[in-house]
Amino acid sequence: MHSKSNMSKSERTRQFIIEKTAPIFNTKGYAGTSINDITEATKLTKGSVYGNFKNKDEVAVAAFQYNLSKVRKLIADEIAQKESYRDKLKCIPKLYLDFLTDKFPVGGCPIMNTATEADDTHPELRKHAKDAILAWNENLAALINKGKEAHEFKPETNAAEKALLIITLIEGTVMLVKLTGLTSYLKTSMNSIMELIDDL
Amino acid sequence: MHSKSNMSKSERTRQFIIEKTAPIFNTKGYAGTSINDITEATKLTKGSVYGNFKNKDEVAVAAFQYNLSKVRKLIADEIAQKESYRDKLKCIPKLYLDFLTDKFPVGGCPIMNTATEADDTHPELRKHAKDAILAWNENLAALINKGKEAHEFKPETNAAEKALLIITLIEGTVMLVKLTGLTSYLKTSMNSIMELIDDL
DNA sequence: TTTGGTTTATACCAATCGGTATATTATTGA
DNA sequence: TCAATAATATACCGATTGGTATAAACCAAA
Repeated sequence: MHSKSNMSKSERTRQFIIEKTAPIFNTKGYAGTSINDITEATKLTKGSVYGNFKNKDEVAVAAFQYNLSKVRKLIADEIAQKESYRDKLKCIPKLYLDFLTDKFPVGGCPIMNTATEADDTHPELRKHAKDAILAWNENLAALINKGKEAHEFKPETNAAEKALLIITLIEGTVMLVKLTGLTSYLKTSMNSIMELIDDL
Repeated sequence: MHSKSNMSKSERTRQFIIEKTAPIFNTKGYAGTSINDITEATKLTKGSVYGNFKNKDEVAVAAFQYNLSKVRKLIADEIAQKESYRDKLKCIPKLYLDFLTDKFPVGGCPIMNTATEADDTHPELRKHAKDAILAWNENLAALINKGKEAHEFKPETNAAEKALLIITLIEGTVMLVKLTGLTSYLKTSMNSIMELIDDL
């Protein structure tokens, strides 16, 4: 029941290809990842890849969604364990302290990677990245609004604005720390996000 | 004196190639830009390109530095016109309100674009992006420190930390706004940076 | 166990990749 | 003006690109 699963053969290899290529697309990018990279990572052949995916685009989109869902699940699981809305929100900066570990997708934030490469070149990927950001923003804003309704946060707090600020700080910090290796700044920055949440 | 300049022929075509390809590298990335893109944009031939550059890497690095210097000059010119350190710092968020116009390099922030693509794939470009961020940080921190010495800013202000915060907010906002098109948030975010500077 | 459809491997395709050798053309200093 | 040199164009290289046609292998239901 567990090992073989109830997926069809093609569904299983499709999933297998996605899992193996997701880290590659997230590090080398869409243009930088070749079909050969895919066959090498999976030890499969072109026939197998193209039998399960229409083209490279479809693999790339699936890989992006896989990477994205990994981050989303990570955050959602942590949030579910907290009771207060303040603690739920604080999960995010706390989690991102570990964003360089393999808890997170290899290659960094899939949204930022996809956004910077695709925003002028690949409309489909760009749309997926944009939707991901907007959904994250709505998700955060909803949390803040619920916290306001529960009288945890100040009534004058602008939920949408604060949600965007948190995302901005996370993404900016991830880029900066990944590039420079300034892990001390990672702590400082996540701490200031925690304080920001304390202040809501 | 003006039209022909005192540069050698090769220096002029080299510069010409850089200017024409800089926007391409900044939008399509290193892997996404081909030699053919370069010859097309310049209407020159491979021989001409490879007569002035060792390889594609050298063009990419030169293009990055060109894009970077464009941003630096933009900021430096504005800062030079202000007297107080607070006003000097405020130039930055004020300028970035226009970052979607052609005052800035086509394709967005060259540091972020290069950072996200190259940080796992292209050590040389990565180093250039890293150096650029660190130099920007030192530059901002120096400004804040001078403001402290001039008793414009509070003595307890942590210059290095605030400098990194400003960069984080700028880069995060640029990514977010470029992807989503939320120009209203651009104003909000730059305003909050101004307030942050008011608070130094 | 046979059959029919699904899945995968092999071989191939034209196009493009980055790069080079060489011939030709421009430029420059004497 | 002329010769030396620098710069550019052309033609080519092997390797790799994304993608396809087809045949072999596999698997599940009858």
